[in-house]
Amino acid sequence: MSEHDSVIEELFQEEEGLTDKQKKIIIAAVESFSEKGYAATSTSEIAKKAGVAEGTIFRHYKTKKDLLMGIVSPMMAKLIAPFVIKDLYKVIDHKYERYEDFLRAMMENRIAFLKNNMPLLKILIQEIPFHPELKEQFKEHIACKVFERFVNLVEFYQKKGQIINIPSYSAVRMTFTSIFGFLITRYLILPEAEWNDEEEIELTIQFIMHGLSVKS
Amino acid sequence: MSEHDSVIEELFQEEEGLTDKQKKIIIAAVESFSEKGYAATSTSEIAKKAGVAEGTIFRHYKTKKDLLMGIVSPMMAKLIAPFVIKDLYKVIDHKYERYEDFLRAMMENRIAFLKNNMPLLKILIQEIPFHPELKEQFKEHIACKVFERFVNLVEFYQKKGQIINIPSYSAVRMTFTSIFGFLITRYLILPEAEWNDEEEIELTIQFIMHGLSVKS
Amino acid sequence: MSEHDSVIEELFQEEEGLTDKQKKIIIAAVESFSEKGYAATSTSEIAKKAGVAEGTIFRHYKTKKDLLMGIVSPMMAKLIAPFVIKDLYKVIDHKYERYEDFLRAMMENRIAFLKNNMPLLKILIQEIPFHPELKEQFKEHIACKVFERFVNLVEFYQKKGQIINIPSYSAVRMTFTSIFGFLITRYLILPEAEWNDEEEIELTIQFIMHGLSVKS
Amino acid sequence: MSEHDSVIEELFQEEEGLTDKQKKIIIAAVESFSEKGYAATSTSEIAKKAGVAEGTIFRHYKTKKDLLMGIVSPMMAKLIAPFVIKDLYKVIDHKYERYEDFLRAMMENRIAFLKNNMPLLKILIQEIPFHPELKEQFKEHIACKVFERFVNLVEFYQKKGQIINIPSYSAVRMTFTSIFGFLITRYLILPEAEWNDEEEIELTIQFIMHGLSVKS
DNA sequence: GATGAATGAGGTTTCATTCAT
DNA sequence: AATGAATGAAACCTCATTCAT
Repeated sequence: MSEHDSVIEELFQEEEGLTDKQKKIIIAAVESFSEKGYAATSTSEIAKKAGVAEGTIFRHYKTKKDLLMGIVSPMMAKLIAPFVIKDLYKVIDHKYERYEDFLRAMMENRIAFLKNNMPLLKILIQEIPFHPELKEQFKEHIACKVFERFVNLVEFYQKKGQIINIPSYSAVRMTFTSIFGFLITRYLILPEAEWNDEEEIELTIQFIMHGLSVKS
Repeated sequence: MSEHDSVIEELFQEEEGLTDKQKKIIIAAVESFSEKGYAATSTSEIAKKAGVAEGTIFRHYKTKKDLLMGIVSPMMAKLIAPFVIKDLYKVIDHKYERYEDFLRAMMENRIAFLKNNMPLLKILIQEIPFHPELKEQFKEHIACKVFERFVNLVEFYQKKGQIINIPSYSAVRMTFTSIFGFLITRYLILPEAEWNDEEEIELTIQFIMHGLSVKS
Repeated sequence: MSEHDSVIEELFQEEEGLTDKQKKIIIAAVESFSEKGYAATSTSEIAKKAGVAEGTIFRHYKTKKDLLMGIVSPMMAKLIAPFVIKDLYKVIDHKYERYEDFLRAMMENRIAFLKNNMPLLKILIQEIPFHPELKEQFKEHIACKVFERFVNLVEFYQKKGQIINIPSYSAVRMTFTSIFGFLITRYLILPEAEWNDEEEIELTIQFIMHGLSVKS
Repeated sequence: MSEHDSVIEELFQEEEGLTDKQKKIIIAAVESFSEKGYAATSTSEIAKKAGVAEGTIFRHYKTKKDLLMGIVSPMMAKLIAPFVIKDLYKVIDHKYERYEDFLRAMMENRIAFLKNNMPLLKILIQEIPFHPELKEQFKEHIACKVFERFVNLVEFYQKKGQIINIPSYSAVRMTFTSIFGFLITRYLILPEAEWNDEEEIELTIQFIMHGLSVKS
């Protein structure tokens, strides 16, 4: 993962057939969808912002919804990528002695990713409730694969006596909500406030760890 | 707060001028806005669902946005009501020896409220990002008044040595995200899963408390 | 059947809910569809010709195709009406000694009808090949009910020894094509030529009768 | 006239400059125009069906209408070809003692031709009413030249006492409508029914002859 | 000759809103 | 208060045609 861990840029590099105008369309769409929401954004607006004729959009995407999917699907894929690496396990076993270590590594990585893709994340969060296909994708990939892996991990650390004995999925939920709670507050609710990111991340990790760890 | 702590019902009781049709309009609008989002819901759809002529909506609400506000504003008011009771403080001082006690009482109360008003909450969450007026209302009331009070409270318990010495607003943020994280997961993301509500609430409180309390 | 045997006028009288604008839309649509064909006629054109906002069309007809159907279906119904009178048979038995008599009566009646509804007939003929629903309606009503009745009739006159012994459906086909051949030539192909209608009709009947009758 | 009396194939052989792609375009256009009508067929659809880029169509035909004309004009020419052979007369005089003989010969020939070119005929019939140029071509060639010749022929046989004394153009009209009535019923309205072609053709000729011939 | 991205005019349809009844 | 026909702007989308490659 480079520093510029941007889904859109990667999209542009990976898919070669993309014309210049097509790229502009995607950039404009992301911006508008993120600012006003999918339903409230008109294709003519996207076209104007992209400096492109309206018809051009529909040459590349059969429908407006296609455009949304073409933007959101890669996001979802990249978001969960690190969690579906097959040998995540082995790596983990040896590398991270403590849940805290794993958490910190994972968090830094995913937070960096999300920071670079805030508009996309915003679209994802906003639109999932209204598009059954997205909901399905989300459930299948995030709720199943990622969640399941986390559950296994938590159970692993529970056996090691590092995490308290509560239902593992509850522990995962609390981990997740704390992290996303931070991100959403930080970047979506109060982006204009002054934040000491490093400290907040550390505090969040500490909070999770205190909340979950066995008292010594 | 009664058991049927429904904003809509209270609205119907408090505002007397409401005709039968008007009530139907509100009910229909809440349902549609919640399911499809404000922008993707048409007034004709609402009219049909309410069994009312299209014009009738505009007799009561000048614009579609007015209708949204007429629905969302009371929600916001009721949501923050318990926090703006002027003498919240005194009450608290004497009643809740520990942050945990306060938290449990407050949580039970507000969770019951939100449970009874999920569609409204969903609308609120979904639409705030796209409507500056709502954002403003939200910031002014929630982010300022409620947040501020909580900050004071946390500082109070910090002085008593019950809560660890981290920035108070961070502590509040973690409290909030844990609670809302639970609610959103429970009612919006996975409402169809089986939940043991009481246990989960208790676990969530425990998690917050462990995360924030001074190790003994 | 009055002299002004117009499907459109009857439509206006029978269906009471029709507003003034709706009538104008129908009239404009019939004119345009008939002149340029369904596919080549735009709804904006119809609206303009009808002196109506484009949206008004879609208030009354969900789609452009609906408009076509709303025009063509009554036409089909009225066209076949006289053939589905239940006791057509009995009436016939006693009234028309000879096929020629029946033919003349029927032809005069239907030709008068079609004369008064040429634009509609033109639409019907032009659009049937391209719209499966219309094709279905046509087959079901015309090709089955009307054709079948004619076949029975022809067989009846064959038994009476008035019509030569060829397959009855062939005899019907020839009767039909002669009549429609006249109508189409007269009104659609060469409407601007001078025609002695009465003579041509009589000649056509004579032609059919000679062609089908048993030589004496 | 060969057995495979196909206008399209002849077109491909006669015009030498035709590239492979151009042929595919014509074939695709005929198919689509015939199935959906000219106005309802898009050039992109034709391109796709022909396996050709959209631009390629316009390299060969300046406009979509040009393409229609490039397809329909040769059809018209071939259709009337046998009637414009200058010495048709002489041939006839000596060859066909009776109108019936002429009719049978002509019909077999033209019916075979039309059978092999049904899609083209369908396009011709469907589009003539909507394109003034086509209407003009049709009138000039068919309605004038062919019709005129037939009129002369009929008058010739009238003088010979074989055909009854009705206006010659009426006799021609009846001949035509009977033949086309058969063809259209056979190939366009009920192509899926089972037909005994030879018998039907013979019956049609007999019908025309009975209808027109002087009773003996 | 062939391509296919790009265009922009125009197509059908939706929608919030108005207004006479 | 309620209706629902009417509106016209704007939505999404299609299409014939052009043009650089």
